[in-house]
Amino acid sequence: MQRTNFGGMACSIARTLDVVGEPWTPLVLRDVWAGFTRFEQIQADLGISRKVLTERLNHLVERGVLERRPYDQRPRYEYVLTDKGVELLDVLMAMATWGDHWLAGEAGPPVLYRHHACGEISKVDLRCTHCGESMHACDVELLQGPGAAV
Amino acid sequence: MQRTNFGGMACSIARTLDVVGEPWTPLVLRDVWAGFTRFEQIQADLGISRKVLTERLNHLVERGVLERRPYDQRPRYEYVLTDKGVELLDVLMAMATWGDHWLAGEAGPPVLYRHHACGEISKVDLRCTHCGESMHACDVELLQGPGAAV
DNA sequence: AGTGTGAGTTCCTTGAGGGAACCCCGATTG
DNA sequence: CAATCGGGGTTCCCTCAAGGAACTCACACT
Repeated sequence: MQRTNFGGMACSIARTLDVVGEPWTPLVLRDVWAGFTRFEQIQADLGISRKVLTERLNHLVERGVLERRPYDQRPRYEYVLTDKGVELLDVLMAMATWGDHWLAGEAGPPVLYRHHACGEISKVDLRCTHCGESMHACDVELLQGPGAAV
Repeated sequence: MQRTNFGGMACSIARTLDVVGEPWTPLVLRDVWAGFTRFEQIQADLGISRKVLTERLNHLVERGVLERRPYDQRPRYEYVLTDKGVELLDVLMAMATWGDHWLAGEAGPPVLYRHHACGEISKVDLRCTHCGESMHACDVELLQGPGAAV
């Protein structure tokens, strides 16, 4: 086995990596999010090898993150996010937030996010679904869950 | 060039991938978070090749995500998260949340998170730092930022 | 018939990941 | 003092995935 398969680990992070952990995959999702939904658009935008792009798109469709949908009489397709895929964008937003904070440098962030609800240019923060307070890695204790390996 | 370098793209997601996008890297961070801070511990826990683990740890130290710190008179070291590294865990928490939701199956999530502030087993949600309302990918509009490429 | 375009396939080369063996250094043991 | 041990890596070889360019196919338009 060349690349280790993470899907079998009893760890939701490893399993998520099994779906979106390969090189390029998060950027493909970003492109779909940003409106580049067709093969040629994504390939041109990213400069990714066509072979690899084919593999990544197929993998994401198989895993239910994207849906391949015809948009013409001719054999033309576009890729759209499923509900599962839309939720994955939370991960991308967290990545973008971290990159904006630590890697943007002098120039500032390349992309801004306007929140529809309040209309402001804003950022995301992680909060507890229970009490609504800030909830980051230092604010939690890790416990064995029901799906833990013995 | 074998693996395309994402660091030069005007995209915070791509830049973040340049730091933690290589295979195994998120799992290494997860291990450090979970208390596996030494080379042998991480290697045994993940089953990662020693060569690759060396490369990943060095890369994370170079990028300021981890700090290599001696813990003995003998040449023994442990890896600890910097502030920059701790903030990266937000991304892992988002990944874990998604994996718990979509990939855990019958068995349920392998790990539970107890929030110190409220004491409850909980999950994270993304919220707007401005107005505090829910803020996911569908709730935002993407705009060019100051660091956007022309 | 000839051209164009989107969406892939095919083929070759290179280099990264896997795996196992090996090495170095300081501490402990006989 | 020599031998052993254990943490923390290096070195080496092999395989397979990423890069890149060329090629294919199906349909529409001229």
